[in-house]
Parts: sequence; structure tokens; C-alpha cells
Amino acid sequence: MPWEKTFDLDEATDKAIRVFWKKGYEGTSMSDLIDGMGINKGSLYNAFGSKQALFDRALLRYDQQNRGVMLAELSEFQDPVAAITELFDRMIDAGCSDPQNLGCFLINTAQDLPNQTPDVAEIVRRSLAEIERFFAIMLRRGQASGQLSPELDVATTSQSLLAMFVGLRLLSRGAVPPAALEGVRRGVQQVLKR
Amino acid sequence: MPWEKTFDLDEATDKAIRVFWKKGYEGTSMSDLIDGMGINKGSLYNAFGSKQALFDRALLRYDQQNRGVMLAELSEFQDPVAAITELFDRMIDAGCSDPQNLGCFLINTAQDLPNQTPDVAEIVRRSLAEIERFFAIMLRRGQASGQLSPELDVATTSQSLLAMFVGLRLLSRGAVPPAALEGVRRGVQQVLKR
DNA sequence: GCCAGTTTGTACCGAGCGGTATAAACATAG
DNA sequence: CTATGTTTATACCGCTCGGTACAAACTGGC
Repeated sequence: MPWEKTFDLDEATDKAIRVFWKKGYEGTSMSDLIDGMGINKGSLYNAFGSKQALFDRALLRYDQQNRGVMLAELSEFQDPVAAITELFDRMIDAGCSDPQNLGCFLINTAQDLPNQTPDVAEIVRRSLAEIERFFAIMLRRGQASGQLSPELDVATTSQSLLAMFVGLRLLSRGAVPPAALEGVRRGVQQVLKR
Repeated sequence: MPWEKTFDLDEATDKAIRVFWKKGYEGTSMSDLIDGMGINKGSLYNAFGSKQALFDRALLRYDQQNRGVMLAELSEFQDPVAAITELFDRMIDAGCSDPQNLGCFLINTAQDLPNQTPDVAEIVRRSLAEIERFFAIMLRRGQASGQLSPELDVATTSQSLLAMFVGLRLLSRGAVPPAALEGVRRGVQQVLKR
């Protein structure tokens, strides 16, 4: 077999992520993708099959590379409460420092769930469930170590944290001035008391 | 002057709201609007001018009729803490009982802010600021009446509540099972303590 | 009945959509 | 050099997009 591809699939997917991230599925045209990915239309269809298949791949990769990696890293923290606050700190910093107001690709997609394919919906739901699970695990660890009150209801608290997390990411799209994101920091600490 | 219009502009706008609400601006085509509004293309352009103008009008009307009316009503509550929890209760109920997972038209639009016109962005920002202001006013009233601790930081708490509110509405689009929205109820109460 | 204005249906516009086809230019293993 | 498969460029497909044009049918006030 001669000459096994010249551009990297993952690299091209990363570029596609940026485009879909900024404009969403409907708002992104094939021309946008070709411009943003720097490859030809023929190559794109040959490599990915369709716009939808490329989107699926992009979303899945984004989820693994970002949410997946980050939660894995934070799960290693000695202090489970610090792991949770660190997660929010990073998101707040990201939201404040991004002039493009990209927010989160996954949560941008979650917002549009009813108009997405079942495959995409499945990816999004699983990912959000993972985030909630991360909260729950950290909370239980905190209770085990005595940092958190045993009376704290793990299920409802992790659901609340998920709502705050998702809200924070949405507000990062330019809906409120960056400084207003700071309030969430202390709100999280509030939820963790008791 | 003979015969001053036969269909009601506000009524037609209400129907347009349903369409834009479900599909978003980009995802909605003129055919969708014509089908959903039950009027002819010519009438539509004659009455509203353009798709964008119709969207602006629809969003503005939605904001006034829903968020505006509701906050005005809740502001009349004797118990300011109950006003806040009632707001969340209504949203949770709405999220749980809607099989279409529409969520909130305004927050759906907020999610897409970077791709919206300045006019739309202005409407969204002002509306979210109003919600935050509602929280702040209620919190201060609660402090004045002794229901809430004077140590509670009004700015950060109202920002946290806004994030939870927005997150709740986004999660109502089908990203989590309806039951998972319930956790936010107690989370709100948690944030209001201290 | 006449006139002004509205609604409707249909046809049409240029442009862009997602996707396909094709052929020349290219790179590598044999 | 040949065979195989990739990339690029370009042209093209049918379709839909947002928006316009226009004549016929309609509904009122005079």
C-alpha cells in the first residue's frame, strides 16, 4: 500500500471542533469547515463521510479531550472539596479570559438537544451524567473524610452543582459581564456547607 | 380607510415565538414560520419586514409576556424568600412537565449570543440583568425582615442564583431526566442559608 | 358600485446549501 | 516505471434559503 494519508485525522478534527464550537451545527456550513480545517472538500468527505459524521466525531473528541481529561485529573486530588472548587475556578477563569465567548462546546450542544440526532443526544447525556457523578463521588469522599457534613444530601447537592456548572458555562457566552461569573465561586462554597 | 387588517399581529407573533423557540433562529426557515403562523409569505413580509425583525419582535414579546410578567407578579409576594423559591418551583415544574423540552426561549437565545445581532444581544443581557436584580431585591428584603442573615453577600448570592436558574432551564432541554431537576430545589434553599 | 388596502397563491430571483464526480498532480511501495 | 491510492481543484447536482413581484380574490368605508 502506497502512502497512507498525509494529514492527521485528529488534527483535522480539532480544527473542525473550533468551527462547530463557535457556530453550532446548523450555523456551520461546509465552506466554513473547509476554510477552518484547511483541507479540500473531497478530502473531507473521503475522510469523514458527512457533515453529521464529522460533527459526531468532533463532539466525541472534544468531550474526551476536555471534560474527560479534566475530570480524571481532578479525581486524583487528595482533597475532594478542593477538586470541586478547582473545577469551578478553572471554568470561571476560562469564561473571564476568553474574548470570543466560546463557552463549552458540549453545553452549547446540550442547549440544542431537541434538534440533535439521537447519537449526539446520547453523547451529551452521558457526559453530563459523568459530571454529576464526579460531583457525587467527591461529595461522598468529603463526607468520608469528615470535611463535609454527613447530613448533606449527595444526590441533590450534585444536581445543584451541575446546574450551577451548566449555568456558569452558558453565562460565559457573553450574557453577563465576566465579573458577574465570580459570584458563582462563593455560591459553590455555600452549597457545600452542611 | 377600509378594512384594517384581518389577523392580529400579536397573535401571529405568538405563533412565531413557538417556532423560533423550538428551532432557534438559524434552525428556523421561512417555510417553518409560514406553516407555524398560518399566514402567507406576502402577509408575513408586509407585516414584519424580515425574518430578523420578526425574531426581534418575537423575542421581545416573549420576554415581556413571560419573564416580565412573572417577575412583576413574584415581586408582589409578601415573603421575599418564598418569591425566589416559587420562581424555581415554577421552572422545575415547567421543565418536568414539558414533553417537548422547549426550555426557555430567552435562555436558548442567550446560549447563542455570539452569533446574534447586537439588538438581540441587548434584549438578552437586559433580561438576565433583570432576573439578577430581582434576586438581589428579594434578598435585601429578606435581610431587612430578618429572614436572611445580614452576612449574606447579596451580589454573589444573586449571581449564584442566576447561574442555577440558567442552568436549570438549560438542563430542561432534555439533557437530564426530569427527576434530576428536583435537586436544584434544595440547592436554592441551601444557598439562601447564611 | 367604486376605491383603498389586505390577503393569498404562485412564480420567480440569486445565492448558498450539503454532497458528488472527475481528472490532473502527487507520493510511495513494489 | 508502474500500480495504488490521496490530495487538490473545479465543475456540477438538486434543493432550499431569504426575499421579491404581481395579479387575482377579498373586505370594508364612502
